Amino acid sequence: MHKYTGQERFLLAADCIIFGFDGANIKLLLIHRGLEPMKDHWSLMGGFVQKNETPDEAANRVLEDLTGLKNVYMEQLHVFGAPDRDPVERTLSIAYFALIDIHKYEKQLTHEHHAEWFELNELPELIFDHNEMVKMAKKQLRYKAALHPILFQLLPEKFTIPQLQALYEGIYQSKLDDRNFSRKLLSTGLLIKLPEKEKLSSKKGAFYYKLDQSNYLENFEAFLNFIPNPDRFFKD
Amino acid sequence: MHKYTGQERFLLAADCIIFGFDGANIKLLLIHRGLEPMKDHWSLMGGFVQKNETPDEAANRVLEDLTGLKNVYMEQLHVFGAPDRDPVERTLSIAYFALIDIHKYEKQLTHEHHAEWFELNELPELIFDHNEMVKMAKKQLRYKAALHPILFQLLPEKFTIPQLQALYEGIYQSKLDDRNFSRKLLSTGLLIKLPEKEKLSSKKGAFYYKLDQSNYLENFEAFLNFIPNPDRFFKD
DNA sequence: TCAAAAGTGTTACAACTACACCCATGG
DNA sequence: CCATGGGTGTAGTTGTAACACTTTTGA
Repeated sequence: MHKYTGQERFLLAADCIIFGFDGANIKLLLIHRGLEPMKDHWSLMGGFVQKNETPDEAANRVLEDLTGLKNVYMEQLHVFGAPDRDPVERTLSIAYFALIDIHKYEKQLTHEHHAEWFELNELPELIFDHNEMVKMAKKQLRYKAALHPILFQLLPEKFTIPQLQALYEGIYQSKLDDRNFSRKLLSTGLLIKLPEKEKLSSKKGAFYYKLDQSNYLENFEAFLNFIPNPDRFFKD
Repeated sequence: MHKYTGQERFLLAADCIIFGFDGANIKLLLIHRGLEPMKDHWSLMGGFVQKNETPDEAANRVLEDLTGLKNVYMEQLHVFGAPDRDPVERTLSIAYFALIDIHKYEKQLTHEHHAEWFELNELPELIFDHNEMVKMAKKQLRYKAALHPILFQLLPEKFTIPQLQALYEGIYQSKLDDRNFSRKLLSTGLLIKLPEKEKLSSKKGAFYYKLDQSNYLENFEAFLNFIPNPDRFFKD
């Protein structure tokens, strides 16, 4: 059965750091633990990797269980493997971060799991090393978003430029110049202007845009450089 | 004993993608397998994660076993976890990539392990999914080196600017303008000029420089932007 | 008619690229 | 004394940041 004899075998978990954007703030989806250990504490959603499952599949399964969403933007972040990170039994965790359109998730599922959205700067204490995971995910999100057009993943199909700008401003906690922002954005050729306007948040109304899917993949690696001096944001 | 009952447990390996630079070419350190399966094939150096060891410790142990080197620049790359990636038994591998000064490793150790340095574009076929790991590591090296001053790790304490330029040119497989290169480099404030010259590779001799260690850590996150249009290198 | 947000244009400055010449020295 | 690689200076271009005004329309 075990062909590599004499070697230790480990439990493997996939934990998901799930970001969402409600139009004003970036949020994180956390679950309230119903059982011991650490009952009544907040935690990331996670699950064990199964026998014939890749870690990516495990992470996608966990995410779907919680939100009902498939085909979500998700990337492997880091393996957390301190021997004592889980007090019950040694478990290594592969952390993933996911970006979802907050309006698409299925509320009844998050309810079943006692999940709640938290603002990034109002996070509760989390179990185990989940605080550290979130910290790394926030850093990685800022890093990646400064270089690649991933933040679209947090918005609905149709979105306006002011919405997108609010998202960037939220993530970098700083005000951006609207004139320069829209110029840079449109110059990427990633957006297609739609004939409709969004009229809820202003009287004049802002045109909707959608992603140009073909250009998106091609230009994914291209640097956007929306954020002046991006390095100042990567400190921690 | 097992407190999370009914869950599968997995073998975990740490595999190291070890880059070195000999002054002219970037190379990869590979070992020649002495045992089945895949006897006589080439592979990355790896080892199983042990009972009370973090993955990072395992990777450092593996690296030290092969090269005799400690405190080497190393970062976690990615977990490879396809169920059938190891034909013997399911094993997940955490891939690490390391940058070492090729002149510092201990030759007798690499000899014991039947290790050899290969040029990046003359790599043999590797076992399992190691080809894929190397491909990802190469991409990550280009990515990271375009943004952060990590390539110094491949050079000795003292190095000249032409040496460093040869390294960048090797990694990006393209000629860089020497005037612009040295200007950008010196403008980072990361280098300290030494009074000595290296006289082997030219008649005039090139001044040695060393890293300013204090500035190095502070400026690590700063973008260097040595490579014009870095995105063209990240395609694969 | 006015408040509030959307959208566009211009100018000054900084960064980058491209390019040509001088320097030092071993053979 | 000349071939070889090291080192520096400059001008033209491009990209970015800073800034002010007009447009639209619901209340």
